[in-house]
This record gives sequence, C-alpha cells and structure tokens, in this order.
Amino acid sequence: MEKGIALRIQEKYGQLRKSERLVADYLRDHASVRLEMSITEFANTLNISEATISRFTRALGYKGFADMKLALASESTPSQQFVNLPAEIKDTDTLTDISFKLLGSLGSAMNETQKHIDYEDIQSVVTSVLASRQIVFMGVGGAVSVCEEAVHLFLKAGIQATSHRDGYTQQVVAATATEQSTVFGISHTGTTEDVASALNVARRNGARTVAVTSNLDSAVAKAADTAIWTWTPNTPQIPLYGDFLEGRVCQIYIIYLIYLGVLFQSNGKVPEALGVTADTLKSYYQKR
Amino acid sequence: MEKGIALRIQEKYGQLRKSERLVADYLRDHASVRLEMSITEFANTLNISEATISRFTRALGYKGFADMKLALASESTPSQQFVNLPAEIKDTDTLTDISFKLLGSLGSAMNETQKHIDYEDIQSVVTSVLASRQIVFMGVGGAVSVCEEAVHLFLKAGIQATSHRDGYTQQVVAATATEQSTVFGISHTGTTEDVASALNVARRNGARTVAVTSNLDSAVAKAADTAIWTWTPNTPQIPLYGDFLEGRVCQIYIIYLIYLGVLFQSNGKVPEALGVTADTLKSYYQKR
DNA sequence: CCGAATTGGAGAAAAATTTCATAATATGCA
DNA sequence: TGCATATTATGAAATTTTTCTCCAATTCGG
Repeated sequence: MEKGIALRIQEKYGQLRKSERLVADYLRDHASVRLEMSITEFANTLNISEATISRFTRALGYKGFADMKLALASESTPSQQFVNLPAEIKDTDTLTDISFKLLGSLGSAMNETQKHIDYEDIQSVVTSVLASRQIVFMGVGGAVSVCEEAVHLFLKAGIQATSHRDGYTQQVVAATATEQSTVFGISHTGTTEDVASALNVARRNGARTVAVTSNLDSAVAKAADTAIWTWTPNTPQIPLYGDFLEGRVCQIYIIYLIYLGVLFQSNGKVPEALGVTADTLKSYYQKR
Repeated sequence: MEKGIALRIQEKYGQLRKSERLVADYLRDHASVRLEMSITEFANTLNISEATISRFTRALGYKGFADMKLALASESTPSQQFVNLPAEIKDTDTLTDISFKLLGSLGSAMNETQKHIDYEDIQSVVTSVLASRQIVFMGVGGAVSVCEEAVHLFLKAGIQATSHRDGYTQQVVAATATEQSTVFGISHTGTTEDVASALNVARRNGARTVAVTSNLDSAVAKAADTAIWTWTPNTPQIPLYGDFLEGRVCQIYIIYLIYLGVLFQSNGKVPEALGVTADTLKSYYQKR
C-alpha cells in the first residue's frame, strides 16, 4: 500500500526547508479536506512560490503536484470520518446522530494523540519493558480498565505484568519496585494523587516510571521519567458525560502502540510466547 | 455525499453521444484503477479527441477533466487504505509506521462497526438498561477490560452494574438473574462457551440478554436476545498479534454508544447522578 | 442533398515544471 | 568578532505540459 501523506511528512519533516514546512504544516492541518486548488492558488494562499510547492511534492516522493493531489484525494475519505469533531453531543440527538459524533470524537482524539507522539519516548519505554523483569500498571477509576487490558496483552505475550487499582496496593507495590521494574501510571487528568505518589516511590527505588496522561504539567506526569501525552478536548476538564470517553481510547491506543513495539523488538521471543499461549488456549477450549 | 461516477454514468448514459460512450465504457471497466493519464494520453488511448473527453466530464456534472480525476481518486479506495491492518504490520516497521497503521486499523474498524449498526437493536438495549434493576457484563480474557470499563461508566451514572470474569461466577449470576436484569455477553469471536452458557441460563430466567460479538453466527450471539455486531478483519480468526486489538475498541465503541443512549433517555436522572458522583469525587480528592 | 448533431483540430488559456538569478544563511579565516 | 566566501534556499520568469474553447469538417437521418 502506498504511503499516506501524513506518514511521508512525518518521515521527511526534518529534511524539509523552512518554506516547504509551511506546505507540510498546511497539509497536515487540512489533511481531511480535498485539495481543489491549483498550484498557483495554493502558492498564493501560503505566500510562497509555485516552485517551492513543486519541489515539496517531489521531496515527499510524489511525481509532482498533480500526482500528490490525486493521492491526497484517495486518502481523503478515510480521514474525513474523523474531522467533524468538536461535535458536542446534545440530548436531542438520535442514536444515529450520537453514533456518528461518537465515532468522530473517538477517531479524532486518537488522531491527535498520534500526531503528537514523541517516538523517542515510546522507544525508550519499549526498551525498558523489554529489559524489565516486571511491568506494573497503576490507575484508579476509569483508568483501571485500561490497566487490565494492558496486563492481559502483556501476559499473553509472556511478559510479567500486573495491575493495581487501589492506592494502598499501589504504594505497597511501588515500595518494592526495583531497577528491574517498569511502572506505568495511567491518569487522564494526571491529578490522581495515589498514582502520582506511587510513581514517585517507585522512581526513588530505581524503577523506570512512565505516565500516560493528557496533562504533562500534572502531578502524575511530573512523577514519571517519561510522560506520554494523550489528547484532550480544549473544553473543560469536567467529566461532562460521566467520563472522558475519548481519553480512554487514547490511552488504549498508546498502550497498544507500546505493546506492538515490544512485540516487534523482542527478537521473536514474544511472538513465540504468543504462539504457545494461543495453542494452549485452543486445547483448553477444545477439551471442554 | 457526492454522487459516484458509476451512478452518474448510469443516469446519463442515454443522453451521451457515441464517442462519449466510449469514455463512459472505459471508465466503467476500469473503475477500480486510479486514472493517472492526462487528458491527452487518455484521448490517444481511446482514439478520440480531447475535446470529447472534456465535454464528457461536463456532461456528467464535473467541473472538468481534473475535477473528475480527483473525484474518481477519492472513490477508488473508499477506505481500503486503512482497513487491512494489524495483520499488515510488519516487524520491519518503525514505531512511526506502526503508529500510523494502528491508528488506521482502529479507526476503520470503528468506522465499519458504526456503518453496520442496527439502531433498533441499540434502542431496545438502551430501553432494557433503563428498565432494569441490575446490569451485568460478562466476558473472559480480553473482554474483561471492556466489561470493567462498562461497569465503571454505569456505576458513575447511578446504574447498578457488575462485571464477572470467570465461568463459575458467571453461572452463579446468570442463575439468579430475573426479568429485572439485563445481561451483556462480550466476546469477539463469540466462541466463549462460558459466556454463551451463562447467557442461555440468564435468558431462561427471563433476563434480557445482549451479545456484543463479531460473529453473529456464533454460540454467544445465538444465546442472546439481541446480538450487536462489531467489525472484524476478513483475515483469520487467529490472534495473530496476541489479540484482536481492533475488536476491543469496537466493543468499547458499542458500549459507549449504549451508555450515551442511556444517558440521554433517562429523563435527567442519569445526568443528575453524574453530577452527584462528580461532586463527591471532587470533595474526596480535595480532602486529601 | 440539406441541416442538425457530432467530432476533432488548432490554438488559447491555465496549470505545472524548470531554469536561473538573487537573497539568505552558514562557514572559514584572520 | 568581523569579513569574505561558499552554500543553500527561494521566487520570478521562461518553458513545457495539460486542459479548455471555438469553430470547421464530418457524419447521419431524412
């Protein structure tokens, strides 16, 4: 499959010239809208020359402007679904309306999260996980289910993972953490004192600590060696509809990414474990 | 949504001139291939003049040849780019690649799920939940975290919900279910015997039973009054990378949709409960 | 053979690309 | 640091390619 423009930009951004980055930025911000402009109009819009745009398209590996426009057009549909987001859900909405808006919200939240990923951070977390003897996930309230999901994934892959949902146990586990541990604290708002405190303790004990939060300025983020950011709407930090539904899927997205990273960097150890697990489960279910 | 070219051709075919029909026929026969040719090349290919092609595009309602090419490009791959995923993640991929593919995969899985929603089913489930005294979620393995998430949401909203992750407890709970209960069974493959069996028992006891699964032909689906479908890739039902990552987010999506439906149809009761919960949590965190 | 409809050719217009001169920036050296 | 020089980035203009428009030639039905 042909590479999408977002990926191309991400890969090449460092090598782009200043004026070319203008093009890249514009395209990233308007990824969902079909580009109807001619190269001349486009150049005027961005106040740069047509030559720059032409060079840019080549730099990204397209055959030219027309080629890029075409490629863009064929991408546009999939991403369009995510665009219409600050879609507030109203109580007059039908279930159909809600399903569309919810899809848009969740999709674009993940999208934004992806856009802001710091891959060095992710990589270092993956490395930590691979080097650790035990992996611990900590979260309270809504984050619990994400921790559970993470544990389930890693366990299946043969990596010792546990999840702890109450402040007391979190303290206990943190207190016994070592350099051999990687401890994740998951908190959307980042204000969960229990988790922040546990991370601090674990860190003092030499464990590698990782936060997954939408607020990098929060207690939980500051308590961690590495803080991974998840998207949050600009609108209030109040659980408007009972919870940060989008926040949850962003956390899951990050966890999956780390999981897949671990999977692929384990030199076959993990896929092997997966195979063993799958076989075992199969015979377990067949016996009954 | 913009009209597709196939439809336009169908509508206008009678009014097209002979040479224009050549264009139409060609386009119909090559619908899936992205048209890369310039109008000149295209004219040579068909042995007709450029003017004819230009007129043709207008006849179909496009602004011109370029416009048609663009429109064609966005039709060609409705969302294929993203559909076929984790199966397609290769171990040579960088974290950046993986993050894009994962996003695409999760996004289009939700998208497909949304497309296939039967709103009458969802509505009837929402009604059941509102009418029930207790809500039960059952799942094993990877579905556990989804059940936990569901319980957390509903509890916050003042709705009595519980989650059960082992076959034994599931049987016990199913055995004591009544007409006042709504019982959810969550299973991606739908083959989880424990859950299917529990649903059957609960149903026999008069409870309303709901399945969330990607296989409507499965034991779990058949054991339920209402089966809600989640998307699954066409590729094998084997946990290639340890689990059905996309399946999980689809399940969550469905749960969220039901939750929001309940929220908005509760005549203010639920939002009120949410407010109380939020206040309580706030003072809980402030006290410490 | 006439006249309306259809078609293509030729050139105009628009769009995209390439070239090249200039501006901006970095580098080396005293 | 200041200055000269090399390197790189950029846009204006020229060139090429693509598309559109107009109109004359052709076809076809009567």
